[in-house]
Amino acid sequence: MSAQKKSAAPVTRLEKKEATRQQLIAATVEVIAADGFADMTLAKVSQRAQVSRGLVNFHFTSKEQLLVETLRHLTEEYRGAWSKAIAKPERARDKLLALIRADFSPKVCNRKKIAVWYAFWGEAKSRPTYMDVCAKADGAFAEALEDLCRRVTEEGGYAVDSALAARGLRCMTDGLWLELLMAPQSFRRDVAMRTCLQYLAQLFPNHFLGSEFDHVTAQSLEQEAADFASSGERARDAAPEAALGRGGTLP
Amino acid sequence: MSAQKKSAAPVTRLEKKEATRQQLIAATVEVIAADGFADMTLAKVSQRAQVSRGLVNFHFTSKEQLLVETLRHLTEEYRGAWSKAIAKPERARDKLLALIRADFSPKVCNRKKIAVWYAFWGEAKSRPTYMDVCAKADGAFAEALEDLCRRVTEEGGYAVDSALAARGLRCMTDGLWLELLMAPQSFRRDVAMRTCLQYLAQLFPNHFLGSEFDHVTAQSLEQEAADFASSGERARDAAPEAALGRGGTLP
DNA sequence: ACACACTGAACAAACGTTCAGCCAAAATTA
DNA sequence: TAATTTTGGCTGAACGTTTGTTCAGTGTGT
Repeated sequence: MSAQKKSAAPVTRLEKKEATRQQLIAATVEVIAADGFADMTLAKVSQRAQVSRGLVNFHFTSKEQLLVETLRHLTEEYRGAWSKAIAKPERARDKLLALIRADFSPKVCNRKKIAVWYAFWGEAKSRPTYMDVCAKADGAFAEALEDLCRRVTEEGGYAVDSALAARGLRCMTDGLWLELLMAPQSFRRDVAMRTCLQYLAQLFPNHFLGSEFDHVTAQSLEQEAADFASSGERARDAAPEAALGRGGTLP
Repeated sequence: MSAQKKSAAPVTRLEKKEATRQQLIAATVEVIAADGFADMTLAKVSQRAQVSRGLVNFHFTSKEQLLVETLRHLTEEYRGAWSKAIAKPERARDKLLALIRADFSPKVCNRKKIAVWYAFWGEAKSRPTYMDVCAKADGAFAEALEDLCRRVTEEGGYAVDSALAARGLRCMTDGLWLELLMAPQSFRRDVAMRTCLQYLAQLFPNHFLGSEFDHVTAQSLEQEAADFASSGERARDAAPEAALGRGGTLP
């Protein structure tokens, strides 16, 4: 039941090394989420990772490098989540739906991680490296989203600017993340998705009209909201895609 | 022609005191935008404000207090911008348009200020004071926006959830700010507004259908994009609402 | 016996904060 | 008005703490 060590304990020396490296990155995420970017300290990181002080400079040459690697880890995790999600469905419509569902899945979309994302974004202007890492990830995501929107547009023969639609959807999810960070008590994951879905339904009525997420009971969502508000710690990193609707029922 | 001192030089001692106080806050904004939240230092602030080192602790009791006051300044500036904008027009539709225009006006929407916003948002989770300040400001904005959406919905008899629509629009503007921060070269102010307008047109076709911002020449926008990309310094804090369309032409 | 992930004390640099002193503006007195 | 005292915004050196980084040493897996 120990969720800490993934896939059995490390045996060989190289595996152990990689494991502590990941531990340091995880600790960095937690420290930033808990104390903010400004108060993030190598002492705190090493303490939380339960390693000695100087180890960070052994695995990463500097504090800055640790931060860059942490950001890279975040972007790769995010990319992995959405690219895996859109791989399964066949129709563009379902891919789009899966993309949104992935965007708000507990693994990538929880207060702890979102706080860290925003911390990095806040620093990005002054640190070009951060911008580069983010730009590459965002670019891939934007491209995938735009492609899907274009396909749906062509399918349905809609008179919409698919690039503009994709941009709108992308911005909406980002904004929803912010709301999720700043007003966790008045926020529920399903409302976020419904907001996106409403947008899609307006753009592509024949593909998305109809209530997709309505079968989720109000009670279960209240519970989820409570979980979310008190998140940060322990999160629910496991159980990535339960509780929420799986497919659609419309064309 | 000296744009530094607003409305004549300060004479009385109290005026001078308030002037340097504002100077410190302005310097704080610039330092955070230039160096990030983590590298923001009282030494840098005092240097940029051209005052002595210990003066910050005289005007503000601590560094933390200076940051809180800076955030408060930002929120009040923002609130002032949109509340002033929606005061003039009479019809709800025009108020909504003015709100969006204010949201992307150069005074509040430039890379320097946006970077600072995101820096504070990134720290908000770990500092409850920031959250409180933001929550109050965001609440007022959300309320105003929701009210306008409700009025338009009733006017036109649209079958939309006005609360959901307001939330969607709010999130979209926030997301557009992020894009503006992270991809300034591929971004133009008019595209941001057009993205919002497209959303509104889909929700309230009778009120917003038709191209509002099309009379702005592509050339002037290219210029604006160039200005924007190289922003941060000097910005164009003055000239709040020029260059972009003033009113609408549809019902 | 070697390699190497790891420890923890030590270091210089930089940080936020304090405070005694300074000087011009305001208040008071002549 | 002129002279004098008081006020208060402001200076800058100093202090103690914390920071990232280094490195000689340790012990275990190979």
